[in-house]
Amino acid sequence: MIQEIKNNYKNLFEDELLEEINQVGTFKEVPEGFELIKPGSYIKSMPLIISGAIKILREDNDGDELLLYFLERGDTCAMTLSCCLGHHKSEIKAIAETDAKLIMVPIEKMEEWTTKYKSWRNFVFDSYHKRLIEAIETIDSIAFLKMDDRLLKYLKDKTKVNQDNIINNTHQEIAYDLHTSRVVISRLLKKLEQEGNVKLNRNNIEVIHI
Amino acid sequence: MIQEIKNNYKNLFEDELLEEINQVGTFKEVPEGFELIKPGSYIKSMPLIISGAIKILREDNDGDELLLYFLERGDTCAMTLSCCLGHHKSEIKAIAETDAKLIMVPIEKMEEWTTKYKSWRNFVFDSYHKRLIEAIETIDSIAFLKMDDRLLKYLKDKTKVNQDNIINNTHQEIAYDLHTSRVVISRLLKKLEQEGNVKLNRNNIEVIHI
DNA sequence: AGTGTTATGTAACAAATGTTACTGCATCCC
DNA sequence: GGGATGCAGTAACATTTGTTACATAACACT
Repeated sequence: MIQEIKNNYKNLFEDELLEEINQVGTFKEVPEGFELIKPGSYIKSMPLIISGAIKILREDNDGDELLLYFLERGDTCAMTLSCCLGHHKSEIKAIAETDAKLIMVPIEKMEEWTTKYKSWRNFVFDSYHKRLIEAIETIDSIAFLKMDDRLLKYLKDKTKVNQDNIINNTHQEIAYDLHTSRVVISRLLKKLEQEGNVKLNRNNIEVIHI
Repeated sequence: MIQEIKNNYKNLFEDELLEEINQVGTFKEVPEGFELIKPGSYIKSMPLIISGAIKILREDNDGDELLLYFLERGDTCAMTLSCCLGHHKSEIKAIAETDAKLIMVPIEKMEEWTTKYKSWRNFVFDSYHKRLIEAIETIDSIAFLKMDDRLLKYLKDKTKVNQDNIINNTHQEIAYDLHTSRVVISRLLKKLEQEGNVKLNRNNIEVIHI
């Protein structure tokens, strides 16, 4: 495992911390679609992402969903962090967007490292900063953009985290992420196709201008 | 100043830290409507709120606004924190919602205290956590609620931070905060009045069921 | 090939929100 | 008093988004 950690985190963490992570962390490989965190559950370990992407969703009381943001290599889940440190319940849902490799670190180590390693503190602060910015960008999208631009932004974000400008999702799946209806997505996708932004096929969408 | 600090932060910070804050911090009193942070500006000190309330807004490129959340006594601005620690530009705008008293702490001390005081670290982590939760609650409102419920929630939040169920704002001001138009707010307020939730007067709105 | 299932396309309509325009009413200032 | 100004009420209409219903196309399985 140590090599995986070093490849991805050696410029972030000092050797001693890398060694500790190697000793207490457990390597985990999850397939696309795997549910990593359920809303309302307590969390016993936090993930460091080695490869792949995780999507973080918000769910309301009626079970309606909304995509908050994606996590990628070198990221960690700020909500998990704050849940661990503050001993709160999870407020979000996490699903593997692609096959992913993670290192799970037990929460007991978190506070200890916060005191012990400056690089860990900075990593944690930086994660919070990034997630706050991303949450605010999500607010920007919902508040200031119309659905067609939100959709285009969503498609572009997807091509980025999947490193593939073919998106293998149904219109219904996209509708869930954007919290709207399938018909609306079909309608707008057709418009985007006519404008030359995407090419539509069954079960997949090709994004033209990335 | 030391007394003001102690009154508001003594259960959070150890005496030694309180003493440091007293030495390096500057006391600041601002009137309602005062602009504390402009978007795009660099920040040289962070505020600890002693009394009053601050509203945090997001502004898009066209100058359109949206209320993110309020800060109250014992709070600090997480965006300021992360701007200071990460040396980024401000992503938000901060306006005094009421007359407010603050202690401004120079940013150089922030990192130092992060290493030195456990209580400061916890305060910073906790601030991030709260703000992330509030940003996500704002997302909930925009994504899952219709404008009438958003408006009612807004009015209730306002009565809470102002500790007064009379709201002294014009419909236009409310429209800016919720990023909609004055006519929409007037229409919905009238509906809320008919439903018995508010009582409308000139320049002020009385919230009935808090 | 035949059948059932799923994904997509589309029309027609409903509801929510945004826009424009105009009115009346306080308040302020002279 | 009389005019200017800012705020609120409301109608009429446009646009965006949501909903229902149905048709067609692709695919999966036998």
